[in-house]
Parts: sequence; C-alpha cells; structure tokens
Amino acid sequence: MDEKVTQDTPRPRTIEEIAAEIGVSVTTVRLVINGQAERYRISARTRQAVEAYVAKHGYVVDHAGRSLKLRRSDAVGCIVPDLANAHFARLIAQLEERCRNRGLVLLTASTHEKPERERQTISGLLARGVDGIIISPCEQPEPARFVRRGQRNVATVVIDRAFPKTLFPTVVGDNEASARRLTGQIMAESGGDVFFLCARPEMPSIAARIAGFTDAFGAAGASERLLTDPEDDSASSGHRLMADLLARLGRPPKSFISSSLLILEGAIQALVDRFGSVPRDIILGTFDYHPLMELSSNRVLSVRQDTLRIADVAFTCLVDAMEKGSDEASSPVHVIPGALFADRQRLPE
Amino acid sequence: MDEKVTQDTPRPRTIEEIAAEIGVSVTTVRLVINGQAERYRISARTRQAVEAYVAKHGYVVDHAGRSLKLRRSDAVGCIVPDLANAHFARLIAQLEERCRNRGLVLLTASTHEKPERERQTISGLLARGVDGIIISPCEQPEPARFVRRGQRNVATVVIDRAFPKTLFPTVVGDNEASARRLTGQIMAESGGDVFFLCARPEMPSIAARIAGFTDAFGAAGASERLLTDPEDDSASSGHRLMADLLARLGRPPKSFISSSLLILEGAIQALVDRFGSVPRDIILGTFDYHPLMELSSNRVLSVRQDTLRIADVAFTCLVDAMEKGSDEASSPVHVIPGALFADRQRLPE
DNA sequence: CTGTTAGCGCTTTCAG
DNA sequence: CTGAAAGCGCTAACAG
Repeated sequence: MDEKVTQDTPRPRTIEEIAAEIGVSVTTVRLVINGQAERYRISARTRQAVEAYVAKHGYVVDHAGRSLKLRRSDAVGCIVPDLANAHFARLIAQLEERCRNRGLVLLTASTHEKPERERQTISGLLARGVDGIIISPCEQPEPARFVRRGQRNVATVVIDRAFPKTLFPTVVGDNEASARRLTGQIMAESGGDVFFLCARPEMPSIAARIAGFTDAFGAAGASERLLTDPEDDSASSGHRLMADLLARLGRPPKSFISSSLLILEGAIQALVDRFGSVPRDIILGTFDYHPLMELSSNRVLSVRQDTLRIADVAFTCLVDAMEKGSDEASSPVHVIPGALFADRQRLPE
Repeated sequence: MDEKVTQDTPRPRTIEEIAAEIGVSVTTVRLVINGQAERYRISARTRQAVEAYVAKHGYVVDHAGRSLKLRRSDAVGCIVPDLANAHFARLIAQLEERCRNRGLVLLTASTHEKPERERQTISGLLARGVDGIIISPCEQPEPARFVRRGQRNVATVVIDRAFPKTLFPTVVGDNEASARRLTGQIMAESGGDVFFLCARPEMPSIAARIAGFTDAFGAAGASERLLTDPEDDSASSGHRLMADLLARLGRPPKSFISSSLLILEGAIQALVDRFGSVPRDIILGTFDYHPLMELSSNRVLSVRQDTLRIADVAFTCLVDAMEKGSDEASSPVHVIPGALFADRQRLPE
C-alpha cells in the first residue's frame, strides 16, 4: 500500500517484520544481518532481498531483546569518586574509546566518596546487567556485592586504590615510589622546608603517598609536616589545610606538596587570600597533572600518572575477566609507574 | 535442602523463582516487590512471606526483561565532543547526579568532532533503547537520526551549540554577549592590542564568540586580529595559532583571547617555548574556567559558563520531552548567561 | 539452504 | 485478594 516510501522510512523494523515483509524466515534474515550469510550459504537471491530491504529501511538491533536472551549486555560500568575530577575524566575518556572499539557501551557514575552510594551504584549497574565493572572504590570492595543473577560474579577491576588483600585485579599508580622521588627532589630544591597537604589519608592511594613522603623526609619530624583532612578530597579541604599551615608558620612555606589537584587549587586560593598572589619562590609539588599548571611562574614539581596505560591495563584486565569468567581470573596488582616532572621537563629516574 | 543459607545468598533470584519457592504467583510477588501491596490489598501473610524472602536473598530487577516489555530503558545518553574536556566533564557529572535522582542511568560517549562517529553513536544509543539523548553535536542534528523503533523520536536536547533552526530544544551559553563583554573589558585594559585565537570557527558556539569579538572590536581591523584554525579544538591548535601570531608580530601581544581552555593551554606552551615563561604583562582572556588559572600571576579575564544551570535546564527539557513525547515538545533555545571574571572577582554586568 | 519453536524476565490484561 | 497467560525482540537448537 505504501509503496512510495522514498528513501529511509522512520520507524526501524524488527527482524520479524522484515522476515514477514519479504517472505522469509527470521533465521534467514538474522543470518544475513549478522553477516553469516556466507557461512550458511544463504542463496544470493534471498540475501540480496534482505540486504535491499535493510539498505532501504535500515535496521538496528534491539539490545533489550538481545540481552535478555544472551544474558549479556555488552555494557560495562565505571564507578569513580567524581566524574568532574580531571584524572577520572581522562580515564573515562580513554576507557570509553576502548569500549567503543569492542562494541561495548560505558555507563558512568560517581560516588562522591559515599560508601552507601557506591553500593547502590554497584547494584544499579548489576540490575542493568553490565558485563563488567571498573571501580575506584571508596571502601574495601566486597566480592559479595558483585554477584550477578544466574552466573558468577561480574568481571571487576579495581583502579586507583589498592585496598588490602583485594580479590579483584587491581591497577594503581606507583604512589609510594613517586611520593618518595617527589619529596626527595623538592627537599633538595627547598632545603627541606616542605609540607604535605592531603585529604582522606586513610585511602590506600593517599596512604601510600604519605608513606613515600615520610620515608623520604625521614621519620623524625615528618609527622608535624604532614597536614591531613579526613574530609572529601576538595578545594575547600586544601584551602583549610593551607590556611592552617599559614596560621601556624606565620609565613609561607618554602615548598609544599598537595595530594591532588583539588587540594592544590584550594591551597593556592588560600595563598592568594593571604598574600594577594602566590609568592613566587614557593615550590609547588603535586600529584596529578593538568596543563594549566604551566601558567604558574612558580617552580612546579609534578607526578604525572600514566593515565593512558592505566586505562589500557585496566581494560585489558577487564576483558580478560569477562572472557575467562571473573572467578577464575587471577588478581594481580598492576603498578603503573608515574613520571616526575619539573615544570615541563621530565626528570630521569 | 540448603536451608542453612546463612545471610544473603549470592545469586539473585527472578520473580518467578521467588514465586515458585514460596508458593504464590508471580503477580503477587511483583505487587509486593513494587510496593503495591497496599493498593491491591495483598494479605499480610503472603506479603510478609515475600518480604522475608527478599530480605534474606535480595532481589534486583532485571532491566533487560523490563525494558523489553515496557519499551523503555530508563537510560539516557549523553554525547559530547570530548569527555576529558573540563567543561563537558563537569556537565556530565551534573547530569549524572540528576539522572540518579530519577532512577535513570547515563551512557556517555565522545565524538571527537567526527560526524561519522557522532552518527554511529546516536544509532548505538538508539539500539540500546535510551529514552533520551543530550547532545553537543558536531553537525546539524537531523531529526531523522533520532528515530526510535515503534515510537516517535527519542527525546533529544541539544546543548552548547545552537545550529541554525534546530528542531530540538537547545541550551547554550550566551556566547555572543559574553564575547562582547570580554572583548570590551580586555580592550580597555590592554589599549586595544588584542587577538582572538580560536579553533573550529564554523561551530555555532565559536561563531557566536567571533561575532561578539568582532562587534566589540569594531568591524574595521577585527579580521586580522582573528586567528582561526579549522582543526580540532586542541592544545596543539592553540600552540600553532600562538606560534603564528608571535612570528607575525615579532613580540608578544599585549593581550589575547582564547576560545577554549585547550587553546589557552597550547597558547601558553607556545609562549613558554618562545620566551621561557609567559610574559607577565600579557592579559589573558578566555572562555571556560578552570581553578588552576588562579596559579597565573598574569591578569586573567575569564568567561565562566553556568554549568550547573545549563545541566539543570537541559535535564528539565529532557525530562519534559520524555514525558510529553519528543515531537510535541516545544523547541525553544535557552540561553544561559555566563559571568565575566577578572582574576577571582566577578565583574558586574 | 531455510523454517519453527522455545524461552530469556518482566509487565499487563483478564479471570477468577 | 490471587493466578494464568501472552508477548516485548532476540537467539539457538533442531528440523527439515
């Protein structure tokens, strides 16, 4: 009746509709659509009929039906403390790229360091039937939370935070070693007048950085140069820590290290609030890198994580676990070395 | 047989399993699980039986089955040029928050300004059955690409880029007005020696900024102060533009405006490459804000978008379109005013 | 080479 | 107040 559909009609069809309209079976249609026409030697005529139809009207699979049948969603979830954080944003961008290449789709969510939210998010993703989860957890990840209907646990990879004896494959930066190098360098340059500002010291990644700092500084006196704030990793935390430090010293420190970009931001604002600008001779040490740091005329020593490799390794582990089955996958901790930069120059090991 | 499942057994059950195990019908189970026990006056006994079972073994819906039946996924997609870009990362973080509050899940993807990828992504999301799409498009968004099986078009909201006569609701910053203000201010402060560095001038948001710049500068001479690069918005673009400018002038400009943070980053690196550091007296003008700018001892004039409100309005539009049906929804262009800051201080209108 | 059929887990009538 | 049955679109096993 409506022969005159010019080019592509809006409404995509189901396999059944296509089969009915060109008078073949769903199997046939499915085989040519899925490119298995060769393998099953579908006759050229029928194949062309299907192809013509699809070319004209288009066809997109309905993943709902597909997932239901296959018990597989071709989706993976990524849970991080904060999507807006540059480090995680980069990571997600990298992961999305890799997912796309494998026909996977990425679901993202932030926890804002709230265990309760983290749990809800995990079970939300599970309800969605994700085939894998990459998580930067804010509490010890319990395998019991990652169980999927019917099957074994979802493939899970932990990033960024190596909680003690985690059962999942884990990919982290070499926080302790980096902190040691950074601290050593900054002490050499500042004559030892250095402070370490950090939030959430109980998080494994931060704990490792603290350990590296303490080690390099020397146990004696390190503790009073370590300013911690149990709160959320945030600019306001950094502001508070720096304000406290300034109050205590009555002068700017010769150098300080911040445990994250957000802490650095806050610390800088506190310095600007107090002195009108960042005193030029302070040496800034920081974890995580952002190109805008280059704006500073201060000396900046930064530890840059190898986000690309972290994403790579994490994704590889995930795919591995998805294929092997999460339970059989080994659970190594992959430590990805970072690089120490002085301004724009990479320092040799 | 296995009576002794202590607390929570791993494998979540289906509604049918639950019904079978406690000897009632699926309808009954579903009613109490969905909290409709009251409405249908399920007897206290059966309800408690179900509740006890669920408390013990847990239950999470399977969205695959649910979506298939309801033709609705409770998922929305967000497509942006680059997830790692601070502006979009913030936006996504805000959107995810709002989605979570409504029981929606967010799928994210970047296009890297490639129309081909954008199209694939759209149809990928459609195949996933998303109920809505928020997109910052890199080409004119054709309604024909947003058709969903069976029903009308997916609810769609365009952000960031107002392509001419778009049929979808659109939420953008007030690029032209902001550019006019920024240019006026920077000219006043630099005596008129200003240049505008931008990538992808044909993108509507950039075009609007150029229009504002040209308008404020005065048509005469504006064109030779406008440096554009058709390529991807990127640091390397910014580097090239600034390098060209320096070659042309033989000296640093008194001030320049960059159309994005990435351009700014590149421009800064070019300055550092050439002069060893960013000459202190250059006034920096830029769109999009990042707290690390504070690090600069240069004067910084920045236009800050109201990301939070953009996310709010966009999400509201989306929900609206999802409820009303995309086709009937009106397609207004919402212009969200930005704010002009000089260093850390907001300038009055 | 092609067709038939059952069933994934859920919701929704429609009957009791 | 509760149960039975159909069907969303897809795939896989089995028949021809």
